[in-house]
Amino acid sequence: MEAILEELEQASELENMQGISEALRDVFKVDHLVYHWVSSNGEQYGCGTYDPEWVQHYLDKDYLRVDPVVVGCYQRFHPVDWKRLDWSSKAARAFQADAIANGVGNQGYSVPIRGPNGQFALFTVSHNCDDATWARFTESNRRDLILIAHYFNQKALDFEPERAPEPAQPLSPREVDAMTLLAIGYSRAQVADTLSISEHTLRVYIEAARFKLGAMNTTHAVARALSRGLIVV
Amino acid sequence: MEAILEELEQASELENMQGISEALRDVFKVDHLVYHWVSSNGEQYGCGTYDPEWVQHYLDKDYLRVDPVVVGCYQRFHPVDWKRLDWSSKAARAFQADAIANGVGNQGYSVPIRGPNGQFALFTVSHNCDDATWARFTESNRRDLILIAHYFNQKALDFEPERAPEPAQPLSPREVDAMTLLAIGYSRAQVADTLSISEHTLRVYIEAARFKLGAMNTTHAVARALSRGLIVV
DNA sequence: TCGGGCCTCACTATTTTTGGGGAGTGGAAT
DNA sequence: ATTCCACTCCCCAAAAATAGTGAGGCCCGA
Repeated sequence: MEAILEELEQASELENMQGISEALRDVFKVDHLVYHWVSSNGEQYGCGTYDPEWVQHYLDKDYLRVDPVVVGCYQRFHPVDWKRLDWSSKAARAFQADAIANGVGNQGYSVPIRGPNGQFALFTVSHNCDDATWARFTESNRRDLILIAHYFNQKALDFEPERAPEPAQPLSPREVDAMTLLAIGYSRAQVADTLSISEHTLRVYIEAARFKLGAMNTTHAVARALSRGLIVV
Repeated sequence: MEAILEELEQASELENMQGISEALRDVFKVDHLVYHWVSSNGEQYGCGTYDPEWVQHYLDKDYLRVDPVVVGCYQRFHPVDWKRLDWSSKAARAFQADAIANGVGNQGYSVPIRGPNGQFALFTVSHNCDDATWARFTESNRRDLILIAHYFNQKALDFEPERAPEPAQPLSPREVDAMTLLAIGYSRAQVADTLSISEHTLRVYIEAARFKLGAMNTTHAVARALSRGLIVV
C-alpha cells in the first residue's frame, strides 16, 4: 500500500496512471477502480479498470446526466456509498441495470473531489459482494481512498493544466458583485441601484466579466462564474 | 495520531473542533494549526490556535483579499509551502510583517479544500523554525495533513445547516434541456433550434422552470438550477 | 376515466438587455 | 514616470426576453 501511494505521488507521466489504477485494484482486491474527471465544459477524462466498451457506452448514452453517482456526489463533500444514493428514478434504475450488465459491481464507494475553477472529479471503487463485506471494506479503507482520490486528481491537474478551460482570469471585486447580484435574480436596474452606480457603469462590468469568462451572454457568464466557484449564491 | 484522527472523524459538535485543533497542534509539535472557511460571499469561520486578537485584526483589515496564502491557494489544488507563494507585492509584504509580529510562524504549509457550491477552505500549520526543519516536517506529515484538512472540512459542512433550504422541485426533461443549453451560453433562438422546437414552446419551458425554481428571471433560474445541481454544465 | 403533468404551438405588446462607440479619474506596478 | 488596470459615466439602435392569454394531444397514475 505504502509503495503504491509513493508511486502514485511520484508518477510523472499520464500513461502510468492506468497501470497504477490496475495495481491499486489488485491491492484492494476489488473489481474496479476508476478516476473520472467531469470538467465543467463537458469534456470528460477517466482512467481506471472499467471495460472500455462500457466507458464508450456511458459516453454515448450521455449517462453523465443520469448516473446517480455523479448527480449525487455533485452536491456532496463526503465520500459516499452507492447504496446511500437515490436510485429511485426510472432513468436511474435503467442505468443501474445497464451498468451491472456491463461488469460494474453491485457495490460502490465514490469520493468527490474538487479543484480550482469548479473542476470536479470522482474517484470510485466498485465490487461485487454482499453488503456486510462491502461495509467492512469501506470502513477499513476510507482514509486511503481519500488520499488516493486526492493524488489522482493532483496528477490529473498536473498533466492536463490546459484542460482547465481558460486559465480563470480573476474577476475584479466589482465584477464579482455584479455577477453575484445577477445570480440571485436582480435585474440590471436593481443591481446598479444596489451597487450605487449607474446602469451604464454596471454594463461595463458585466461586459468585462463576460469577456474574462469567455461567455457569450450574461446568463452564460453567471453560469460560468458559478461553476468555476468565482461567486457563491 | 490515530486516536486524534478517530476523534476528529467522530466529532459531533462544533465546540470540540477547537479542542481538537489544540490537541493536533501538540501532536505535531507546531506553533499553530488552523482551519479557515472562506466562503467567497464574505462569510468566514475558523477554528484553530491563532491568537484571537490576530484573527480579529485579520478580519478588520480585510486581509482575506491580500493574504498570499488565500489568494495563492485559491487557484491551486496542491497543498503548498508558504515559501512557494508570491510575497512580492507591497500589500503582501506588509501583511507578512504584521502576521509575524502577531505570532504567526515564519514557516507555513496550507492545504486548500473545496466543497460543493464553490465552498472554499484552508487548513494550515505554521511554525517558527529554519527551512530544513520545516521541509522535513512537511515531507513526513503531508498525508496526515491532507486527511485532517479533509475531516475538518467535513465537519464544517456537517455543522453548516443552511444548505438547500428549498426542496428542489424536479425539472422536467425538457426543462433540464432548456436550462442546460442556456447555461452553456445559447440564446433562446439557438436553444429552440437545438431542441427542434419553436421558440414559443421553449418559452413555456423556461417559464415553468423559472416558476419551479422560484426565480425572477432566466439568469436567476439557471443560477439556481446550477447551484442545486439540477443541471451539470 | 379523469385530472394532471408534460409537450407542442400561436399572438401581441412592452420592457430589458445587448453591442458598438468614447472619455476621464485614481492607484499600483515596472 | 509611464503604463496598465479598475472604476466611473454617457449615447443610440437593434436584439432578446418577458407578460398575458390561449389551445390541442399524450401518457400516467389515482
